[in-house]
Amino acid sequence: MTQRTKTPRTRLSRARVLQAAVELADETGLDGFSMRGLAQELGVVPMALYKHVANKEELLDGMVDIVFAEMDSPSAGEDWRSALRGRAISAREALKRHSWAIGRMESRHPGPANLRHHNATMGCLREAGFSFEMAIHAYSVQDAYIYGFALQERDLGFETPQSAGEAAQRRAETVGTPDDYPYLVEVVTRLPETGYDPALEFAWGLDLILDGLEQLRGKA
Amino acid sequence: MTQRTKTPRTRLSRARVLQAAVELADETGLDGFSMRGLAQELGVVPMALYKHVANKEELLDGMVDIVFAEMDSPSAGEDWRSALRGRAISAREALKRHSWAIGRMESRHPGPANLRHHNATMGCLREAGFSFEMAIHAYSVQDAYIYGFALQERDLGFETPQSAGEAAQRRAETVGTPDDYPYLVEVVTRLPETGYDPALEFAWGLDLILDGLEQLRGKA
DNA sequence: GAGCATAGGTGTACGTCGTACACTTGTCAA
DNA sequence: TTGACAAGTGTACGACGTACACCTATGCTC
Repeated sequence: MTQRTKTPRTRLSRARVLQAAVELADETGLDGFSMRGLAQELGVVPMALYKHVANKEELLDGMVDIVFAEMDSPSAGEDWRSALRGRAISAREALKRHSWAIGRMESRHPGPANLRHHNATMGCLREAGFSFEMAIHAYSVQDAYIYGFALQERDLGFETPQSAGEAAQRRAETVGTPDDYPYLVEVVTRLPETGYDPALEFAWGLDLILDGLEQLRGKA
Repeated sequence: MTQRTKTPRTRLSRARVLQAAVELADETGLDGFSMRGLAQELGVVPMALYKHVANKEELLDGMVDIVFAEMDSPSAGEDWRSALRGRAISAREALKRHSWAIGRMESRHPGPANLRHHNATMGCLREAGFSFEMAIHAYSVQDAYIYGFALQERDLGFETPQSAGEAAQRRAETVGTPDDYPYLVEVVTRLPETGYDPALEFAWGLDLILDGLEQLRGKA
């Protein structure tokens, strides 16, 4: 009788903890995300989590690897340019879904999905004929661009074409004396009417970079 | 007699608080940076700070504007390419000095130095003959690259050529089964011998982007 | 089935954080 | 000299991460 009415309550596991953590962080953002909140979400006392993760830092590392797992990796035999283009676009999308991950993707403790992803991407470059040095350069620009774009998108608050205008407008109000910042005023007034789309903006810069890389393929 | 021996103790001011905050954050990193620690550094009780800043968030906004003030802005009349190149390089250096600022540069409450910097940079592009749409694109790629590079540099722990090798080595140990990640193994083994220099790496990608932009200047 | 080791979950407690609120003290204008 | 306002203080609260000792359910061995 002591346990008849008890809900069976599926047991915790590292995977369940990580999954719930990602969902919770998606909803609350990194600031609102706490061990205590996660425990509550799982119907468990906070300390129960520590049977499955070492501490919050390690939990975040595990969550980040889930984000890596959601990104497409280049697969062997694919055309290098479209492979890299696809992985960059899916990386941005994953970072948009999980914006709490943005400053934490390259921690000191990479998980298996991270390693697989980087290995596949590096492999794509090498197989495409980039020299080792060139492949390092190419990787560096691309990842910097991807992470940086995601960061800007999050911080500037671009979501839809309209909200891009709103974000610009919000900044405008801070400006105070418009005469001091004529070029910003232009941005604020003209951006809304151009129908700014972050996905297109991302692709534009990405193609610029890929064009540049194409010309260097096979060189020293 | 009550105050004879008392050290005069220069009074607090918003500027002094911000300055000390930047220095402390440089030393301790963002995690170790607390209102209480800052108060102690200034020889004052924690709540005294709140007479000069609204709260921690607003304090950080003010600190970020100091970082913006340390970046070179393009000045009128300068050749657009070298102006942009210079500001990008000085931006990276500032972010390297103040790596706690990296995820926080574009907050919802830009300060005056931020506005000046963005206005000057946008102005440089427009005066150079980039169309409005093109200038937006150009700005977006560049800033994404700058912020993203700074982020990678911080998280991957590249400091000197040697430590780049060490960072790679550290990752190598996590790999476990090297056969699964042949291309990462190549990175880990060959990177140390190539004498990786982050400043050069940054410039390489920057020039790739600027080359791309040059070809689009004056177009639609 | 009985007994028991071990993994999973609990409860309490500590130190740290940001900051609200009520107060004392210092400074300067009149 | 005074008295108002700005600057600095002290105490306190609720949230956080997590150490540690404790219970309890699970599943293996006989």
